[in-house]
Amino acid sequence: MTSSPRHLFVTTALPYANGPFHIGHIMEYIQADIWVRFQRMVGNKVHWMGADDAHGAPIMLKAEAEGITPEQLVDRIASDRPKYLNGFHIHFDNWHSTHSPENTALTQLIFRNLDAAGLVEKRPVEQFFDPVKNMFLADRYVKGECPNCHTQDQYGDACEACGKAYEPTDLINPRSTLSGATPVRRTSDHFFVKLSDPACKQFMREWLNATVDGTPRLQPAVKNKASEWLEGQGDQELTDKDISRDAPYFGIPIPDAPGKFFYVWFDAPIGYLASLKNYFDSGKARANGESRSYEEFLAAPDVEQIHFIGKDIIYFHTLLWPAMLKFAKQKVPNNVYVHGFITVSGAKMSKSRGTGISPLRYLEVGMNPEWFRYYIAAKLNANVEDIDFNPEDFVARVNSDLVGKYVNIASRMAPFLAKFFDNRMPALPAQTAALSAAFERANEIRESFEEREFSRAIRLAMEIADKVNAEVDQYKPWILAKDAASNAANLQKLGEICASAIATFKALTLFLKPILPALAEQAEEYLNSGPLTWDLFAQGSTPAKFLPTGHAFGTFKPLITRVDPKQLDALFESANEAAKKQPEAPASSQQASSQQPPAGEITVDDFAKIDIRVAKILAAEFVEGADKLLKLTVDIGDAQRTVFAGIRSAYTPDQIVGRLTLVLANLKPRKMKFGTSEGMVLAAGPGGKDIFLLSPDAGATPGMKVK
RNA sequence: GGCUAGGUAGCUCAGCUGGUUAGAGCGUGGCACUCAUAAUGCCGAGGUCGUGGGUUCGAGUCCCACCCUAGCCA
Repeated sequence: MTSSPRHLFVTTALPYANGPFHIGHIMEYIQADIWVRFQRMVGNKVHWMGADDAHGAPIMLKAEAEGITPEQLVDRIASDRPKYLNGFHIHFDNWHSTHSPENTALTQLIFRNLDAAGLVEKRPVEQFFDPVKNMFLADRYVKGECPNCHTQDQYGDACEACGKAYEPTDLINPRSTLSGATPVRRTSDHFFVKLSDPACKQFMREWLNATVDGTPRLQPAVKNKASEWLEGQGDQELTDKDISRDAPYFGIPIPDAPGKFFYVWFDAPIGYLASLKNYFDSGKARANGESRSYEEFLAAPDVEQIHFIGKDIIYFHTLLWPAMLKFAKQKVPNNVYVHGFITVSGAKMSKSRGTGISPLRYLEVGMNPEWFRYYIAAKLNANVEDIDFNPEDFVARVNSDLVGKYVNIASRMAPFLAKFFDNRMPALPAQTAALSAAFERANEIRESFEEREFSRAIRLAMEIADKVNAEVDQYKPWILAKDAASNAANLQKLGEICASAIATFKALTLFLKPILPALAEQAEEYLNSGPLTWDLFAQGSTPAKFLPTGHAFGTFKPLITRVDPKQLDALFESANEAAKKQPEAPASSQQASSQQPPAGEITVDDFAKIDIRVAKILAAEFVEGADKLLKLTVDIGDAQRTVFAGIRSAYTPDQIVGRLTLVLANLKPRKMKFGTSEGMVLAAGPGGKDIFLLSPDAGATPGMKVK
């Protein structure tokens, strides 16, 4: 079972440093963290690297808007990271930044090597240029009329109305969203990586289809998708990748090309290596038991490079990135493991709309991070599938599995052990269904973790937990205990069930440890076992060796509490409230007050997108389980809508039924715990009792548009 | 429009290369129990496996078409 340890260089996608972590980041980290912890438990050496993705136009522009430098913005975001990571027990071995000397050196090196390999080409590109801001405009910063269906206000890459894709230069009446100016066409030289080069394509083909130790390098769905891009014909053909941007740009300068910078997507993945380099150069690698140098480590054939990513960045990690590395004479990734997105109650998460779960709020309302880790793990497998966070399911799953089944085992046995056996391990019976099951299933569970089939690992573990609880019921220890002090036979039977159950609890603790590190640590303390590892199931291990008779236990303390549904209410309400009050505000200025400075300027066209109408409130009712919401039925002229409004603290249903107010009618419907809200009632005020519904003057009728 | 993945009990999901009456957990109905953080055990109800064809002695499991969902591409 234990051969020479594997050496794993693991990464997770670098978060863009223009905002705090969202729940999707946390999910990816939890997936990787579980896998990494598991690998360590089986004796492998892991070096898990993270970093902030710091470059690019969005960060440059956001910093400018806030009146700070990009470095200051990135530093501020970075300083916020640890409380999320620590909060969810996510333990990176190093965290660095793409805006670093290491990344600059590595990026320039890789570029030079690619150039020497003949994979770089310089070509003129004509693009829109903003004459006021004095910069070239990416597609997203140009808006105008769709040349196909003539819808106004469409972005430079594709029309949201008709779906037609085009070049920004095709737009009618284009304008810069940065300055409002009419952009002009201007030509500039760009650098391209020649992905279409036959040698490059041949390499990518081989890389995609390769196996690592007999198993495919990539998940089938990922390989298919990447192959589709690679083998595309005609206008689907794989194109060379533009990797340069003109000044002003917050990025890494291209050597010998004044005014040219690397496009953020070129230097971002190199950040994995930069973080690794920093980890080695700072001595952390050595402290972690790796005595080789950075160069030696990456050159060693036994080192495996593994990237965890989301499905949105498959292209970069399965085509561009391996090709870049290969032709720049660097180590090529062994595996790229792709996961899907997380949805909340079936709705896609969206930061700007306030759906989703704020990881920070989750921690702030006092919810246990291990509940979330467990729930995520219970849903994760090796497929590229989205997983859904469903509040009711979450409560049921955590309370039933963790408290009712797993922890309950120790909780039932601890009093007997203390009272009748001097808190020591009694002798095991000749046969124990539960402990045997743990031994039989250990290997399958181990493989499930290895394959990232966490949901299967949990299913198997819970099957065993069910067996323990059933076995306890068969023995009826509470009856044996009545005369165990005087009846030697009953005392022995009582000892048998205690021994079997507590040994199986130990096995379950080991199985669940990668998912629940803190809980496992407490359980280890009770079991007085020291850190549990998979050596316990190594060849030759037997139930008797697993937990020897006579072993002394510690003091049992409750290990985990149940989820209180009220905490979930708090989680969702605070998220919604925050979003409603200040959609894009940084966490540091969350103080809601009536004296906020006006938000950023918008144009008349922007305002035209907002469909506010006079509405009549036809019905209003309290929402059970939500102490801030009222459920309203409103007439907006041509239709009736259901709207959830956070105004319960200021209004009762009978105060507002029948009155007119204003409703944002084209707000994207949002699924909430209690139903779908199809709009937003407009109100002002700081909150609490001080919420004031807006009303039109007399004469207005439902359906009238505000303009 | 092309492509990819998926549509199995109220909910969340298992069902390997086609093979006896389609499984689990949660929830639900009944019963039992009281050691345990009102935890646990037993019994039951509940599915024409997205729809319609086809291949086969036999199909959630293979083939075709269609519908729906999510996503990728242009």
